[in-house]
Amino acid sequence: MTVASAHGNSPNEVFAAIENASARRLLIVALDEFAARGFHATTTRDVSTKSGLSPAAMYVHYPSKEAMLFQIALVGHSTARDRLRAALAEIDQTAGSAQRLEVILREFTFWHAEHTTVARVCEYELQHLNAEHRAEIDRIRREIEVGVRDEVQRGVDCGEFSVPDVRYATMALTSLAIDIVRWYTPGTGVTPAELADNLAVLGLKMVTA
Amino acid sequence: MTVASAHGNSPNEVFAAIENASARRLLIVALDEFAARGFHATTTRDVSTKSGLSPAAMYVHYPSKEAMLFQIALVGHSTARDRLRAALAEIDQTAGSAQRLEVILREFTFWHAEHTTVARVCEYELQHLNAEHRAEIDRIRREIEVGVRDEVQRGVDCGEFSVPDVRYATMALTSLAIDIVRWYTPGTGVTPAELADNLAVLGLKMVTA
DNA sequence: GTCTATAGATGGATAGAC
DNA sequence: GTCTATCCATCTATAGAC
Repeated sequence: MTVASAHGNSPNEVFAAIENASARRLLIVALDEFAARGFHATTTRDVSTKSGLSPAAMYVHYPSKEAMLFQIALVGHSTARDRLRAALAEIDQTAGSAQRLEVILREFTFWHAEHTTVARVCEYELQHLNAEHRAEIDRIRREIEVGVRDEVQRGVDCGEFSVPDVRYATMALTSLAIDIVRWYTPGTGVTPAELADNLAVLGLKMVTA
Repeated sequence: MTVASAHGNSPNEVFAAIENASARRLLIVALDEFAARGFHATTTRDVSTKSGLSPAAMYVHYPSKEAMLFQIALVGHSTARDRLRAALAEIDQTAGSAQRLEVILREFTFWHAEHTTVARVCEYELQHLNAEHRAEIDRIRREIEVGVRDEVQRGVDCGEFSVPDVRYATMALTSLAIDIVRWYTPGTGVTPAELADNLAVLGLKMVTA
């Protein structure tokens, strides 16, 4: 199963678990606005009216604007983490470090391109969460980061990889995927699969002994 | 001359050309707030009072909040571009592609770490500029990107480098430096020089044949 | 060039009817 | 669960004195 065929099409898929139609529509509109304009520049009025509802309707489904951001961040991060885990679980257990890291890089890059708006909010808008919500998201982020770092370390230990410093190398590898959300616009020629192919090759070469 | 010794210390140095003390102080406070909270979450009242002035005083020096952002972005981008050019001009003209690209990577990475707040605003807050200002900044950004891409292309042409695609490789190289501003906090152990060393090595390895 | 005072607009959130 | 109406805080920017 290739990465490209494993996933459906963006936010509707990511937020499919939200059963109430209005709640889901509100969240998807909020997501688009947060990604395009930023959390603070987005008004609750805008989110509500673009969802076909009155300004007050939002508060039936979410207690505040920040709560919507948290919901987006929580689903986004959880989904990304789960997919990384699933991808690793699917590989032949005798696979070498290079093969395992390539799967991680490909999956992580593809996610950031395919789900650009979710990923953009997850990478850039976390500062607007309150302290508790921020801490909860940070826990998931650490899980992801540790997962990547462990693979790099394993590769270094067995001699497949060679880097000046495992921590900086891990940072560099994740940067390749994360920075996509700063410039990438879907539907303008570049496909997520193309990006994943290119960046996985480059990232792997960066750490290979 | 090493990169580290070539530069003084952050925003005061970058905005040294602004002679009026209040105007300079306002801009530096605005920079810190924009970098920490984002453009929209920053209030003009906050910028003024943290500069030791009344809310109205700002408008004597800048016509609007957006004008401050533009000033920061213009000085930031111009300075970064000029330093890249100066660094390249300083190298031995017989230097190979690897050596030239290493200087670019080192300089670009060091800039993003040493001047994190300026760089963060330059990378993340441009969406809040008006159309004309945005276009002016984008022109400078293209100059920088083309400069990096040309070096990668030259290295590929002469056989020193080998990449699946020059455009994606250029993106990846710049991402290494740019993504620093998302997580880097000065004074917490990691030095800009250390970062520049590590990322220049990793970036070079990524494209070397 | 700096101040106090305030205009004028907007936005997050709530009240209460249906 | 959705609406209309509105409160109240906040924010950008301006007016006018010193």
